Amino acid sequence: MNSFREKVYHTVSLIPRGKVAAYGQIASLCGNPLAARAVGWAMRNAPGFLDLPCHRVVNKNGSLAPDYAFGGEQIQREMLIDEGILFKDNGCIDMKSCLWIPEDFTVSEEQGQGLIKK
DNA sequence: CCCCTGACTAATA
DNA sequence: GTATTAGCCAGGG
Repeated sequence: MNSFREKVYHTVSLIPRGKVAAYGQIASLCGNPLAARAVGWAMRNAPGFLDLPCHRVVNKNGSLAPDYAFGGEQIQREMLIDEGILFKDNGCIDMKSCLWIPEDFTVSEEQGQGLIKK
């Protein structure tokens, strides 16, 4: 089954530790840049055995998913901090430094940071 | 086939 | 900064 959600799961599984991706970004990588909601749907219906780092998938504005997603934004925030994600004082993610860049992510890994861009 | 829901996003006020 | 509207896609009834 090569449905949209298969791609979503695969893409999400590629998110490196210390980085975060937006729903719309995942959708774009799957070929449907306007399917951000479908991505959220896929996450909600994601089988547990896939072990997807869905806590690394956040809203584009830097906010975290609703409470019912991970049992509380507080939980998700701690998980992300534990993985090296930087947060602002207001509790929002520092997208500027932690946003995953698929096209440069391999290079970024070599550099150790994700601020390198072409 | 039609209608509804949803872990989204962008634009607007 | 927040609230609201509208558009988008994939399932389920």
